[in-house]
Amino acid sequence: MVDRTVKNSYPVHMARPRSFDEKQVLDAIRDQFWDAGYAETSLEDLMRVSGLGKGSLYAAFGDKRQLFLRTLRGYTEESHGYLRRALAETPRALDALRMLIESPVDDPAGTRRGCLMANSTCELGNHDQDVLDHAHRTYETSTALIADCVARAQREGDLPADADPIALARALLAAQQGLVFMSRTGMDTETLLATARSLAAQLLPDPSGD
Amino acid sequence: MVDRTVKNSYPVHMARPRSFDEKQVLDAIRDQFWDAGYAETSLEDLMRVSGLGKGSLYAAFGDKRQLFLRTLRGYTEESHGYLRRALAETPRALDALRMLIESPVDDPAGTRRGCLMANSTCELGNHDQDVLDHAHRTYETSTALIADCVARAQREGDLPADADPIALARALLAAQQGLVFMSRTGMDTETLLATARSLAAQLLPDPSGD
DNA sequence: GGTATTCTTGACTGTGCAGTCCACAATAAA
DNA sequence: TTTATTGTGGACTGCACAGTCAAGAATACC
Repeated sequence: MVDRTVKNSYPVHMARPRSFDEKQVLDAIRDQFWDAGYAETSLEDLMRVSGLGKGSLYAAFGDKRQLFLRTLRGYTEESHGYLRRALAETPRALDALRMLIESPVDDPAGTRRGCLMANSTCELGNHDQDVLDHAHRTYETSTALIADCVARAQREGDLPADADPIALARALLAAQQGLVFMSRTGMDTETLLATARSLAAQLLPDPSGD
Repeated sequence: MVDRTVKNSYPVHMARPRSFDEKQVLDAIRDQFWDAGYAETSLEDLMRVSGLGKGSLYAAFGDKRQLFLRTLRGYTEESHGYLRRALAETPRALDALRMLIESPVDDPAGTRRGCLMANSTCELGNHDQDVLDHAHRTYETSTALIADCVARAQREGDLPADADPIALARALLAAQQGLVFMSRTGMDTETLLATARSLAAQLLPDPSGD
């Protein structure tokens, strides 16, 4: 009997090794789902973008739905990683919050594929409880991360100290998601940026006068 | 030769009349698309909710996509009708704008199917130019309607006169769409309402002190 | 080199689907 | 009553798809 529980340990009789990089494959598949949505992505699409055969995909990741959920989890973890880093590394927390609101504008026209989590919630939320639960947890986590940043901005004197950080975080998140939506409808970049700035100005009042 | 161009005129030899009410059928089909999305709705679903056979559906409305686009157009027209009326009939324009922001809260938990237009944009916007164009036009119209209301609120002294009505309308629309999103993730009603109120308070400053 | 094990490929299967078509039903005019 | 016309329903078709499977390829251990 061999211990296979050690992370990254190979099975005893390691035979033919995988010919693909798991992360590369998952990234390509995530982009495919992101571009086309779940229903509109066929297994043939997944084979094409991953370069793998059906059997390999099934053996490595299970069926289409499992594969989708996996890429979705990977996406939200990665997004929260970015968010965490941006909120933590920006010298002034207020700037991080402004960047958050303006981030939907960066999605260059032509792509405009929005947020994979939001898209998935819209497409599948009504009949897939797993997706819905995941969306709920994701938004809770995002809210908490943003609230921490709001609190820091308050400590730094850039936001009124009497505001409720969590409530403000929810308002900011709603505004950001709304902007992602508008972006998807094909609104031109300038108008989108102006709307983002306008929302930022009203939701992030600057008591010091900058 | 008979003139068939007159609206609602019957052909000369009117034969068997339709056994269904077109509006009822279209409403039922719209609800089906709204509940389940486009891809997740099969022709069998459409037959079930409409009570019609395949042949009848195809003869009356064309294929699935045409039927979908027709219900989508009907939905947006109806929505704009409601919006126009609400914005016009409310004594004080500011109250109408507040109702607009709080409207996502009314969608009772359990339903939470969001906005058909937004859902469709998310599901199909990436690969259906017609849907995308329709979404774009719809948002433009909504923006114009809301901007009119903002201008009225300014004339009534409830909003600062120096704000740009169209810019504020876009911000309000973004906030409203963001709230619809949050509602879809399953956020509880109280939190949702609090977020809506918070957004309304910050986006609709009351110079008079109410 | 032999063997055990895992990975890979693509042909195969069954199913569910959108869309077609035709025989029949129902009605208006003659 | 007959005839022309349109509505209706369901059987039928062809296809695209998700998922299976088995035979062969590639590698680690002996």
